[in-house]
Amino acid sequence: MRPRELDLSDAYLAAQNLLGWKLVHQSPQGRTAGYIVETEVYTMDDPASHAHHGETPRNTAMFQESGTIYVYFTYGLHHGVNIVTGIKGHGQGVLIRAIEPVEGIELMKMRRNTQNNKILTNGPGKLTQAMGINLELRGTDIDTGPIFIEPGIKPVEIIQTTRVGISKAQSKPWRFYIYGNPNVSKLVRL
DNA sequence: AGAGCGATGGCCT
DNA sequence: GGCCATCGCTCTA
Repeated sequence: MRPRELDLSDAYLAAQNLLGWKLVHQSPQGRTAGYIVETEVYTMDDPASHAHHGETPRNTAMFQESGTIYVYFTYGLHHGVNIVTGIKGHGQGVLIRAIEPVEGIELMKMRRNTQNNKILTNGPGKLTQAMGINLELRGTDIDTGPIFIEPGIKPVEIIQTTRVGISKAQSKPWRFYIYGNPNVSKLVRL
């Protein structure tokens, strides 16, 4: 499901627009969902983006139509999930860095092997583990696939700041989060 | 609170 | 061969 008001035409706008929407994964083990509270922009011009050097077998999903799900695997054990933006060929997307758990919290705890709600989904690798998102879901679409978007909450205040965990273009203010939300991974401000 | 570091595997400057 | 859009544990405070 893609709500009509969800604007995925441009990564910078979408990264802000996506905050507060509910990210859902309907998996065989059950449904998990949470409000998106932290995002990052990645475009082709950006040296830190997986799309920067053009299309490869790893990143083809990023070059599909907006609403495509791009999942990557890194550090030998973690996954990250993006929602592709722009038009086919643009190679841009929004990394979902944190959510506020809303549905399927017991399933999330089991997958994360913890009882601590504070550390369930406050990071890109944590939320994909909690929601059961892996490479099999790479290339699926929010209009037809098991990962989709539903209406959520309206953010009161959005903070724009620098991204996390990159070695290039570190000064670019291409991260957004909902002010005051306890699930945000890193609270640096500019 | 924060620095340091090992784990672990897909993919390519 | 070497690099990661990370995490959790351990050590110093």
